[in-house]
Amino acid sequence: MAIKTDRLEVDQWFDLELVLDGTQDFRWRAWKDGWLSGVLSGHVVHVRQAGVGASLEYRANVDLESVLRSYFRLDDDIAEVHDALSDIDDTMRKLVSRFPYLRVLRQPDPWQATVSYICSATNRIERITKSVENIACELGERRVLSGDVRHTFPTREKVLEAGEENLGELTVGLKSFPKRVLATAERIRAGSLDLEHLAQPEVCYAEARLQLMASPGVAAKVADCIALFALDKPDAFPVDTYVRRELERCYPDAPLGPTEGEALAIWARGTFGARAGYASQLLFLSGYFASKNP
DNA sequence: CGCCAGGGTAGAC
DNA sequence: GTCTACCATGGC
Repeated sequence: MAIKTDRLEVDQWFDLELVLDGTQDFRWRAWKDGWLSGVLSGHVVHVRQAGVGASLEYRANVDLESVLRSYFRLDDDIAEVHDALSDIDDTMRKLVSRFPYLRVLRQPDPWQATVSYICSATNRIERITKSVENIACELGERRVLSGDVRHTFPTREKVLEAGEENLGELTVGLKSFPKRVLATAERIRAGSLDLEHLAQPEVCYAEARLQLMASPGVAAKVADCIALFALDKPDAFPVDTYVRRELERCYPDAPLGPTEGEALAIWARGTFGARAGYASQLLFLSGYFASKNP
């Protein structure tokens, strides 16, 4: 099969390493010769970048240019995002100048994102990655690119067929993950949850969040991650342990309770507005790197 | 041994 | 609505 290789022009504020180190999508890993391997829209894709601001090289068995442009939001006016964030307050201004290369991914498969984030509860990134990859290897379809064997993420029908016991062998962490994933898959099958509909631009963040949170295993944090990274709701504001720590440090006014109430979501929207998702990612990176290199 | 990991749920007030 | 105990498990 012919391999399509191409180069995408990016703006000066694009850093592939940083974007994928933020690990919003758990399916990327290192390949050879500086290539990173991922699975996108049912295809294996290899990407690499010579340096910050350099064009993005990719190869795949099909043309993935439009998929990649959307995924990395290459067509966004990132300078405008930087300006808007910097205008919010001093904390945001500093974070933008520290992490100007950050992007919030636009993942094409909300179902994969939903399963991934359900399995993220009280778990480490390596284990979440392991769970997602196990599910793909066992239940997805095999795909090969240049000797790199990967698997697509399985449809919800495949996951439902697998059943609780099989899923229990594939996931790492809480024993309730399989139950939660299956219950959510069943809600989608029954039509109570329609991820494709929630991804439409006319569905607002608040509505998407409400619908998502009706699923077991999907509370505020998971719902916000799905909404932000896979349903194109840029005003979602995920609060994980790192973001919480940074909020306590930089925003004493933030209403942080033992559990994230509605008050926090309202506060975030008021403070960060349409850029809340970007703000959350900046705070996450700050806290995440602080814990990695103390 | 205690603490922590990109939280969520059930049950109590 | 808000707070608590509990859930699994390996690494430090």
